[in-house]
Amino acid sequence: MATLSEENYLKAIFHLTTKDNTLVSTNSIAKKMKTKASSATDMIKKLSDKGHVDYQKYKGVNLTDRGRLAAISVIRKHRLWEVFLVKKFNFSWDEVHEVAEQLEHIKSEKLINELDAFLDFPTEDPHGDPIPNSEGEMPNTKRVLLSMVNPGDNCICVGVKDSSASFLQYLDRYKITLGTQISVISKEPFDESMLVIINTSRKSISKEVANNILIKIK
Amino acid sequence: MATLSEENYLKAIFHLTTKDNTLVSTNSIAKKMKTKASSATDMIKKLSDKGHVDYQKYKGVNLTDRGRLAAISVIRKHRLWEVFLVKKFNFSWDEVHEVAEQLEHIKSEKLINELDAFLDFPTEDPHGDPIPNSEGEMPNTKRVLLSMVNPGDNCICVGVKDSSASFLQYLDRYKITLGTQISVISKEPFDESMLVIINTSRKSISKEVANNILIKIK
DNA sequence: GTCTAAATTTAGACAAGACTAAAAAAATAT
DNA sequence: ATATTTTTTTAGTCTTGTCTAAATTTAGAC
Repeated sequence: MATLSEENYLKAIFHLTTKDNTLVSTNSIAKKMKTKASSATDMIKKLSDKGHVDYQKYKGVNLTDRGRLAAISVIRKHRLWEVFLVKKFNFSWDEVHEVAEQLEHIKSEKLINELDAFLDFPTEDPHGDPIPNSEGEMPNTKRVLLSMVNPGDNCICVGVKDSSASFLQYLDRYKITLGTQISVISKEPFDESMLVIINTSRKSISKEVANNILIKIK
Repeated sequence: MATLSEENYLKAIFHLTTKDNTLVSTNSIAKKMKTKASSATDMIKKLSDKGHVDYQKYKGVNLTDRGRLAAISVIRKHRLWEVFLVKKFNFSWDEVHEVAEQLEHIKSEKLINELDAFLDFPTEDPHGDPIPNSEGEMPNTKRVLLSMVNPGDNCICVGVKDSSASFLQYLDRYKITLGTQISVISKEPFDESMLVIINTSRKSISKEVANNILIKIK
């Protein structure tokens, strides 16, 4: 059984793992965990001893199957709790993260299965990120950035790339939330800003914003 | 802000405090926390430094107002989560405790207030223990042991004294739960067992059992 | 009242997880 | 190919919470 700290490291390593499976560096782990490289090395050794990562000195780490499973289990719990907080307890997008960081470490098979059922087996969290099922499999969703969309297309917001408080608050002010319809009218060639319709009102959206909103095209 | 371990000690001290406010001994704390007396002494010093307890060497401790507030806050969270698990997630009496022990340490004002509202501001947990309100005040309930009741009285089960798994499972088999009506027909002078009516069926209950069921007299 | 037993505290050690400073390896530049 | 910089690891220290063993205080027995 992994300690709280080990779980957080596993989660960090999972998030730092790219599709091409290159080794994750000690420094990148330290940065993500907001600790020093020496602390990361210490923990990497511990995780390696427990069979959660494959470790090559001076090269970096990769999750083992065991480690990946453990990481995904924590991520599943985190995202289910986020759905719960937003849907049942009226938490806003930018309030959920801190509490979910705590709840993700609660250990109870039954609790997480009941939670999953209580929420009708959601496949995405409030930020649009996929929720792994109880086998550890990610649902495949084909999401696209709003900035990729052509004028005339009709989209639904399904998530964000940047989930900083300032961005989420911006979205609140613009009344953009999960499920919001966004129709793209035109794209300005000069600055790549977009003219869109949100809830019947016409608005302009900068390239930076369009680059951080995930949508599905209808 | 108290650490997880400090919160558990504060809770233990609270439960060991009697109405007459005699000092709580180091040994009793160690026993409740399942640690050694020396460990308890260490923690008592820490709690004393932080102003959570008044400590007299070799005599024992008492919670300060600050410490009592902190303990009650943890107990409130524990009991609200227990109600949640039983009412919403189909946990049985004997399954809730372990999970609630973890959930009680989650830190979020908003979470606990939303939870309270979600459950319609309950005043008792599934074991019949009172739930302090957000000001830290216990609702006053005048509960009595079933063994104290006179033949002819009509009672409602409102809790248990012993909340071991084996006792709770016994109650499940006897179909005694929160709110169950129990009418006392007679009391056997020899072994203090009781003849009672539960759900229209006549049953005999031993002294030991009657000594662990909390009731209100109608 | 003194002597023994029980309870409590102190001293010193350990594991987990973090840190700083220094050493070693790898990557980069010339 | 060597010198410099960056990354990573090691060594040693710190804090939290625990432990054992020894010392001290309190309580009980006579």
